[in-house]
Amino acid sequence: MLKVYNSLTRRKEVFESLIPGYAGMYVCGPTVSGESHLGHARPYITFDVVYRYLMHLGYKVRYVRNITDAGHFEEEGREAEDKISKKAVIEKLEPMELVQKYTNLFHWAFERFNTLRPSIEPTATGHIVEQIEMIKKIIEDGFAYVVNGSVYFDVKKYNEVFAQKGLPYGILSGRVLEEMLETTRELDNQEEKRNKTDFALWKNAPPEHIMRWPSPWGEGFPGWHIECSAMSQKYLGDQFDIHGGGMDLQFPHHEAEIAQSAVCNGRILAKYWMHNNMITINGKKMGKSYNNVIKLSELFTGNHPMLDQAYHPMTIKFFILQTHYRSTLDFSNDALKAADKGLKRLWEAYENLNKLTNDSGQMTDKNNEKSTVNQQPSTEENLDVKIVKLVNEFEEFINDDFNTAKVLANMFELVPIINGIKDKHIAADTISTSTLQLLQQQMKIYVEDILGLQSIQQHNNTQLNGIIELMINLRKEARQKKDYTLSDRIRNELGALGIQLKDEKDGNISYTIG
RNA sequence: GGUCGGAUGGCCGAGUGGCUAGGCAGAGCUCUGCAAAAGCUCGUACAGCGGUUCGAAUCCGCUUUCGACCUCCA
Repeated sequence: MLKVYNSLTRRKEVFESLIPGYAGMYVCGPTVSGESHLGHARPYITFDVVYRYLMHLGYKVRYVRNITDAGHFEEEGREAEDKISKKAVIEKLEPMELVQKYTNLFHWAFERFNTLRPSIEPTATGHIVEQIEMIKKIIEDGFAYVVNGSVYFDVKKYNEVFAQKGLPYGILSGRVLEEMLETTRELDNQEEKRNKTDFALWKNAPPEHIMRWPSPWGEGFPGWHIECSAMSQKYLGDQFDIHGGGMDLQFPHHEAEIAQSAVCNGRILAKYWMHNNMITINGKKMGKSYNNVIKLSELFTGNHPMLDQAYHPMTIKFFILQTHYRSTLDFSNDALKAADKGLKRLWEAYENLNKLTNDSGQMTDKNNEKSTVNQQPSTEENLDVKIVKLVNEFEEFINDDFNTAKVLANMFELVPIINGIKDKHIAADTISTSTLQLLQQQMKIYVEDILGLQSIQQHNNTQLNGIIELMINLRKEARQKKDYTLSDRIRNELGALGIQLKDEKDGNISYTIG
């Protein structure tokens, strides 16, 4: 039974989809006015696991994640310019050219993370009509007003009406409107608003704005929150199951979405609200405003002053999955290096486990092997029971609000067992065939299908692999002749190239690249 | 200032009223021609001060401290 922490109720709740068998999920996607950084990796990896797990549970899932390609106006106005058009001028690019570039980079990065593409990836600019229609409806119902070609949402009026319907403004973030109205903080460019809590649905475009669309209120562009209301409504309906995004979006973005959609649909747009926590760096949130971001491409190449080395996308993904999504996660080189080593060890054990499948004769053939030789005295009477317990807990843990950290911890507890069987520290007949099958089957499901992990190595170069095999054979021959000078030279020089040879117990030699 | 959330061993991080989280690093050992890898063993941590309790890192209060949101932000 899947339980998710619902930000709306601040409790873990049993997940029950609105329509049995189907699940709708909307996740706030990237603003493609710049390159994605490490902080962005968190929500898309987190919700990728949610998506994968819902599918694993048999739901037919529609996963919608928008691309924000229209510049969101800085409502409070100090830098009152459309972000995207501003950057385009600097870089002398067409706005849509810029948008395309960063969209491509986004897709490139998240393919390397092995995240699945959403079912629909709608763009804000592709849904101007829907947004205008929604704004019209909100005006008609009396919850928005027009000033100088701009449209503002009347938060105070909304709250008066909808608080009685159980949807007060602040329902998600726990804010009390009266308190917010009392705040004496003064900001510029607010004179058009009736109250400082009001937010823009549509902004009149000054002449220098490149991105602009005609509307009933003049030429302009949509406000920051309306696209998500419009697009989620279009593709997921008046109400859907999960709305996800970073914690920093809870207020005001999600709060505004709720209000807009409530006016149009009469109810809260999503049943479960899931928010991932932030990635921090030196204890501070990684974010644009702090000027402390590390871009994903910089992480992949190691090309950043704060990085000791390059980190593989899978390492970063593993790093993220080792922490519960609602906890902050602090970036450091040491932490990423630890993740890198841990992942490699886990993956090697996983491959060892899969090999146990291939020559399963070894496992079933209990009688002809003297399994007493090398083994440790088995303090673990029922290794079988232990394995079954660890494996069965995968489901228990992922069901507990997607606790990938605990799933991985259990996998690490299985690693010594798997390696022990492979190296024959543990007799093969200590565990039953059915347990081995369960282990193999569930590991595959969780490692690959649900967590979406992949090998960190590229095995695709057959020429290189052929050459290495050749060197391995030469080394084997040298060792047989006890020509250790030559055998060590082969191993050392390959090692210097990043190809590590390991002499296995059975006389074979395995290797890892990188 | 308001609202909310943290403070866990050298580092990263789970977590629960009593039972070893896990990873990385470190120490010792086994295996090995030597390495590496692997396996075994080990560090007994929960910010501080009170309180509740037979028992609290886990519940309550206070203190210290860090952070998030209130402005674009994943």
